[in-house]
Amino acid sequence: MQTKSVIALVQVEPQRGKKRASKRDQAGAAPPYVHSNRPLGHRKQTAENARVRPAPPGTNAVYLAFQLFFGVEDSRLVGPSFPPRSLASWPPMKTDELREKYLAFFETKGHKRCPSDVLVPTWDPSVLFTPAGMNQFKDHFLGKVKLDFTRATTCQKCLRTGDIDNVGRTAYHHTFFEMLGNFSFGDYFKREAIHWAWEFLTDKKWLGIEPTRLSVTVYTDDNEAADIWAKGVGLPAERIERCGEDENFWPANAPSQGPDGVCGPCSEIYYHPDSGKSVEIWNLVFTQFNRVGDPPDNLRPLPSKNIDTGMGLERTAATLQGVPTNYHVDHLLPIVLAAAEVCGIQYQYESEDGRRLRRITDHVRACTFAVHENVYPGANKEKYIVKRLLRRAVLDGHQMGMREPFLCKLVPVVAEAMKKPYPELSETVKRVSGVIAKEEANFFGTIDAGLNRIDRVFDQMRGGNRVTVEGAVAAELYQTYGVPPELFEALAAEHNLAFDWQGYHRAMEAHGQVSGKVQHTVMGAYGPVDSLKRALHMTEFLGYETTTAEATVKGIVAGQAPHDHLCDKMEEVGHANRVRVVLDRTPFYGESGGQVGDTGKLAGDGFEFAVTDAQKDGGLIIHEGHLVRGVMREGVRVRAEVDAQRRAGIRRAHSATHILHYALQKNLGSHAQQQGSKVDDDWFRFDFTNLSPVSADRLAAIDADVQSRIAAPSPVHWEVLPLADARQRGAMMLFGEKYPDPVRMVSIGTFSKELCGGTHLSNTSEVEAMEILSEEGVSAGTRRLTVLTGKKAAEHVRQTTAAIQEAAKLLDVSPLDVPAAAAALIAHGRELKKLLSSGGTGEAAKPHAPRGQSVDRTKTTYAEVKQSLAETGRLFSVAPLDVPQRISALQADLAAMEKQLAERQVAGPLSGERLLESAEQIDGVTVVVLEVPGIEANLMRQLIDQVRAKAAPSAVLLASRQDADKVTLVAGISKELQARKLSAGEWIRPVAEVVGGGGGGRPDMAQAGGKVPAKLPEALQIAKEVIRKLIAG
RNA sequence: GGGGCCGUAGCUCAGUUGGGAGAGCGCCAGCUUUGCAAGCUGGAUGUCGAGGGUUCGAGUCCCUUCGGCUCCA
Repeated sequence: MQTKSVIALVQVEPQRGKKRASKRDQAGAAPPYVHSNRPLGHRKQTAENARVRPAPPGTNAVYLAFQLFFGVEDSRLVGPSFPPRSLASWPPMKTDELREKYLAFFETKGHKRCPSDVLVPTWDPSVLFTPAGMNQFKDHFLGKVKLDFTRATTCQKCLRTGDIDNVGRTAYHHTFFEMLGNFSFGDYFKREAIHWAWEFLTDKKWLGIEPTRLSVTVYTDDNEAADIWAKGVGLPAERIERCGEDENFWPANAPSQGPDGVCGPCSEIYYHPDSGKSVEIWNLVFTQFNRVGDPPDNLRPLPSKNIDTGMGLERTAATLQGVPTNYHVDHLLPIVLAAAEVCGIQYQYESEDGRRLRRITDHVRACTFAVHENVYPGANKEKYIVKRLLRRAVLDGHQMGMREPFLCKLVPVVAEAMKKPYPELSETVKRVSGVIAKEEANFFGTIDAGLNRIDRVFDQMRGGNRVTVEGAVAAELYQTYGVPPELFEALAAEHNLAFDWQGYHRAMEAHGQVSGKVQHTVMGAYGPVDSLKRALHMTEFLGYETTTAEATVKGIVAGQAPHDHLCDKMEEVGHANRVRVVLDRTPFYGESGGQVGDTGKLAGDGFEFAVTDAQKDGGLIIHEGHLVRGVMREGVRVRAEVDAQRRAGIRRAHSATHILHYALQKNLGSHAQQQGSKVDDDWFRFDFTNLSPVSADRLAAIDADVQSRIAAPSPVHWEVLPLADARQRGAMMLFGEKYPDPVRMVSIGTFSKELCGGTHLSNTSEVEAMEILSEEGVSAGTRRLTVLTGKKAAEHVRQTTAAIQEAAKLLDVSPLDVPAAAAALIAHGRELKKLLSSGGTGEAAKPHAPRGQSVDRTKTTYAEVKQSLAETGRLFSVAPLDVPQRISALQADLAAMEKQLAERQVAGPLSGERLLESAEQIDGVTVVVLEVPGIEANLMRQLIDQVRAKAAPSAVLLASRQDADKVTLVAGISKELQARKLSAGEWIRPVAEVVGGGGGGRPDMAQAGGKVPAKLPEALQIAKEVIRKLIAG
């Protein structure tokens, strides 16, 4: 990376950054952004143990790093302590080298080097992002899966947002970071873990750190670990500290406060630099207990003990490289500097902008990885986290003067910095930066709109003479319009106004409570299904070959979650809760990969169990349902029968998704990747990546492609093969998806190869029919198609055809001319309406509709008919199938309006002069009381205005029968009469009562209505009497 | 998954307890000006997102629905 940025030389002042952070903490600034309710993995990247460490005197660490990695030479800046004395070797180790050494070291100790799990583990519903290195081994630790290896080592990409407010402010906080780790699944324990950690850190062959720079902590009563450190390693007693459960237990405080489940003491290793505070670089967790309930005696030994260690890659690299913050290590500093360049400012370590640039660095790195894995900024869950990270970074940029997208320009820099361990990032730079650019542009829009709203608040405050922006107001603006409070605060400061952060946080907290709270779950919960898992490991799945099979009942689980239990006998027919049954082998497909679970029945000797759903839990397939008759016992033989008809529908739908996926990529481009799907009985929905709506033309082309693939039979077949082979043969791989190895590859003809565990047809022609019902957006950048197959599709075709034929009949045109005719009808309606309200009596033009000349009727295809109906539906804004109904309703309206116009024509043209002809003089006041046929309220008002303009003191009351059961009355009086305290409202009210209604309005003009047109003549008589009295006073 | 907000003229929006659809900008024409910018005068434009309900009467109240924004989990 080339950069011309200049680094300012600023000494580190640890207190400033810290003070600020703690001040915010006191204000309750750290909202519960925890994205998981399970505190997995290594705890504590907290403000407490992550302070800014001052650089050694005379050393400018920023410069050193800069010089080191960018080859800049400037002897003036080489201080007396260069190279740092604290390191045994120089030059310091690069981050890529550290990562590699760690993994290689543990390989020499018999560990399997596993790749980093994906950042967004869709397989694990308990977390949104991978929070720690051990996450991918959760089931290994619990013995729920068959173990192919018992030792593993990884460098895991992780994302946590719990401490998001500290990012940029402290030396060591990240949202995205990498965690090195070594794991033992019931294999080695404390002795090896400790010795190997020590060897890796101190041996010259590996890191070669001076042993005197290291110290450790152990859990208060963990004598075993303390002994190993003291006697085995030979560490002096003063460098072994004992700490309580808040520090050296995982999860923190587990013994006294929970949660229940697996836990254990840990031992931390600290590094002591020349000056400044020591740094925790490695945490060794010894999981050896299962917590059951509250103390005392609540820690039961686990049958197999595990090791789970975590070394923060960035933090350790920073230590080894002697830089004061993780953000100055060799692979992060280039991003920081590129951010500075993009923002057109100088990077200074100790400045607000410096903090902003580091925050941008962190967030853009996190988002690059997340978007790479197809997690786009959106409204919920992990998508929302990405959006929030992006917006925080953009806001930082905004406050440094940026007004248009800039983060997107950093994506290639991130890809470059991370290319050694994650070369795949480079493949998606264009897509990722595009997505980020779009979200940035959106947010700048939000900010602009926010500025207006903020100004309005300031105006109000000026009016009320207030000097503090109320926190509740700011929170309200943030919650409804996304106006960032930081922006609000900054502008308030410019106006010399204070900002109430406390009130803001209070209001946000209240909002959080209204929006719903987190429910806590048990850590590593151990239920009856888990013990089945341990015993069986997996259910043999036979469903690819058959829908019926003989099997043995291996477990029956009854009851609701916390109180569920295994039972050996089930005899209660009509059980309130669903019962779960596990078999040794089954043809039932457990819900996974978007395909719903099978239904059917388990029949045995004298009993029958109805299966209403099948779920997958680890390797097990769980049959959910209820006993219909008889007694079911554990161990008995059953005949498992899947509802074959439903399964056939699911197979049609599933194969159709693959064909559709192919067609989408062909017509929209390779970015149109599957985001998720739900495959049900002859019905499926398919979400995919596409930034804008799919046009009707494109959709038609996609539809045509799928139809032709169904019409021309292609064989569907599947095979199980090594992941690498599947990749080599061009199977579609989704970014960020984690695949087992070997994988199951489903091929259709020669055009589609997908990795998929679902059940499929044997030939595309068996799909029978396919109908796309709708295309819609689910979140920014994601579109959803809802589709029918088989009989359901055929039925929908029939309905669509019937609807367009009916519409065509109503309009008396050919099906393809329906949209044009409908548009003409709507236009005609608008014309009539205008005519009615304008007072015109001219002949309204008849709707002019084409009569079949425009399109050849003999050759209309279904696709054209469907589009015609859809188009008409859009014109009316109704669902396509409701079009005929809407047309007849509109036709009825038009008929009514035409009738009204006809009445008016009979009565002749109306004007103020005409009305005056039938005026009556009462005490010098011109009074007009008249029925005017075919005239609506609006027009009556206009006529009244005309009379008032011509005849000075005047009072006018007009009436019209609207429908068979409706009367409209309007009354108006001129200014002079108003001055005499006469009121149009008072006049019209008693009149309206006569025709069974009421009314009111302003003094000069009032409107009323009634429901008894027959009494109108009588009402008008009353009207004359009332006005006479009113004038008389 | 839950909460909040918004759909009114080409654009940005106002519309007070339900009672004649508005402003600013833009647009068109005329005037002024050598021309432009600007100024003056006049003007056009709205299924008030859609459907239903309450009401004599709904942009306004209620329900449903579509589209957009936003926060929390």
